[in-house]
Amino acid sequence: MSQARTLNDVAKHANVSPSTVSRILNGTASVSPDKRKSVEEAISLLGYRPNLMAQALAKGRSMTIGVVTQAISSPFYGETFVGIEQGLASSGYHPMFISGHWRAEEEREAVDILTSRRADALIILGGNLEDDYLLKMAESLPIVTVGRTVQGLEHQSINISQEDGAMLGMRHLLDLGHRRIAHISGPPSHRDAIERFTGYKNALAEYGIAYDPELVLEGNYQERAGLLATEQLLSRRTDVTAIFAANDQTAMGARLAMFRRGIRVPDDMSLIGFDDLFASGYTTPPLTTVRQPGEDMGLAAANMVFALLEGHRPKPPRLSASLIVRESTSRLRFA
Amino acid sequence: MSQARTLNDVAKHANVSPSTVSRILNGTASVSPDKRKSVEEAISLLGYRPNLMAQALAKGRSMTIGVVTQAISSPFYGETFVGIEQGLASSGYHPMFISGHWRAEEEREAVDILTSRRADALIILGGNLEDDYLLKMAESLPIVTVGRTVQGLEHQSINISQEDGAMLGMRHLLDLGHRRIAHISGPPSHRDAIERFTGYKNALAEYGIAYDPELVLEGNYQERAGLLATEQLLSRRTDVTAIFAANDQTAMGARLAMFRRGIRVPDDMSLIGFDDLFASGYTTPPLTTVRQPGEDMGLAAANMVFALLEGHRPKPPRLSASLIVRESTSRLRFA
DNA sequence: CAAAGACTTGACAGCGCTTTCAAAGTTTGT
DNA sequence: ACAAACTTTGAAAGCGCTGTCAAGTCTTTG
Repeated sequence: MSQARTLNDVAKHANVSPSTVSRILNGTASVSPDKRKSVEEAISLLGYRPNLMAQALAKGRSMTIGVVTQAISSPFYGETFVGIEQGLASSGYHPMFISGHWRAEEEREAVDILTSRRADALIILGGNLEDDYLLKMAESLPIVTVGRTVQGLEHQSINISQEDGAMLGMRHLLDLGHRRIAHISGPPSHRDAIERFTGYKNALAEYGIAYDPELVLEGNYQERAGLLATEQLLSRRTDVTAIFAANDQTAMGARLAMFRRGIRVPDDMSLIGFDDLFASGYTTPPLTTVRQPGEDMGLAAANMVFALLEGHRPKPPRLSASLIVRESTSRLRFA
Repeated sequence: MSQARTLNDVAKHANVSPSTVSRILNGTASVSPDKRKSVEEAISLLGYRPNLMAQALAKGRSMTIGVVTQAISSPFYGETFVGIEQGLASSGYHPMFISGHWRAEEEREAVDILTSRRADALIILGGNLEDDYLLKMAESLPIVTVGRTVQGLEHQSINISQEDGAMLGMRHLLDLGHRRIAHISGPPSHRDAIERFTGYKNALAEYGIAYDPELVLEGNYQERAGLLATEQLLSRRTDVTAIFAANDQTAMGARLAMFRRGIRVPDDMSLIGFDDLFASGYTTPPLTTVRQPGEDMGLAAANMVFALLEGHRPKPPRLSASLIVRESTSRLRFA
């Protein structure tokens, strides 16, 4: 293991003081052309790369943005990661992802790790961290939350209205003539899931349809739960003509349950999801869904972090859900 | 922004020297119970968290494992991320992911970033980095490659035979009676893709079937390319009875193309993928595929990193692809 | 009971880099 | 030609922590 070269090595090689090398590296002050040249030569000769740890210590900035996520492999957050990555690109800052698995305790641990590593700012993706905790945290560190709005931190939160999104999807179904619409919810502990559920109920009310608790089944945002819930639903009710799934993954599970029973989509039953995962455009049939602009949200989060870092007050962009009509929904046919 | 407390603050509060605090933190030496107690009190009172940057500088270990990946949102690598995360869990080490997007230049940049941050080891997931480069890198840093084997670094590479995997899938199709089997390849620049293609040809040869170049279309591991390639294929040949897609995403695209043309899967045509993404178990119909144990590979990579870090010579586990038969393939029916 | 260990503890010198501060060298103005 | 005003440069302190070294205490042992 060859030792990494240090700034001092470079200084010696170039016959200048360490300060000068540092100045050239950071452009902190002007330096005579000849010294600059010899320093640059020494740098490439030695293959010198500044030690970011040392820089972090000296400058008090680690150049890393901590990202508390829920699951590193989540298809939905994946898009947000891309946005964050892009937003941070060539800024010198780099993201560090730690997963919290939707457990407040693990998320707190993730925050601890990130603060130990002296992340310059935090981006919190969803999760179950208490508002108070985040609020306190925000006093000592720039924090941006994505997918949730923290009371008192509104201008550092980027979020879309899940309720509005759900209503968009429901109105689509309703306008298509569906009346017996089932809902497979997300985990009851997720505020998004609750909001989507609320949107479901609101839309029903808007169209003057009585809410029937038997039509809502609990899921957990995973495919398997969507499958199970749908099986249960189908064995209990035969009058349902459409399902509004809490997210695309749930919809995929529901789709499989229908496939198993020979129920055609959308001929026999309409299906709509939420999120618009990339894969949803390639299901059979392609899934109608409510799109959440995950990548844009990530990008916006990165930009807000920069604003915060520079002491500005960021202005969260107005992002919103949109309906993506594909082929899993169709007008109700009076059989 | 309240200043973070330092080890010195703790020392003063507890009326001991910084060394003592350090010793307690690291368990480096025994300390009298009363001092330990007062230090611990001071720590929790002040909410002290060690500064990992400072520790890194002093110890010369950053406790971070650099992971050069290709796309942070890739469904296949996602599973590997989970494995890495798990493998590293509670070891004090944390992964830092940087994406290279399959471009050698970007990957080299990723490596630079990671070495600047003094990552203690690197895990390279796939990619197009030259073997020489990796070999040179490996002289100064523990490196584990996943999804590719580097000449001279075999014991630090974890990989499965893509060729064998492809043959597994092909034999399945062949045993089902299929003879006109098309292949939609991955990007010709990926060695995995090439190996899978080779497996395709080998299997054909094994069954004494002439290789027909017209049956192989170029894809790029993305859904869209699978869709396009399949459309092209179907408009050109009507005798194909099965498609072996280079990966599940390609298979999804192919599936959609068939759906568009009213081709039933598997009744009219069999379809098989590669990777076994989580979502593949929920497609319509569920996809038969060749499973790559992504998570296990990630886990193994983490363990190999530990071995390397401790100066041991790691023994790469023997992992291999396996056939997952679901419902997208069926015996050829003589129409 | 003195000498030798065995523990516990604090001072201090780094780790590699940044950032005053002040000295030395240059340029400008009159 | 000389003071005033810059510009370029190096010395040195310090970021927060670790680890060596030596001093100080306390036990143990012949």
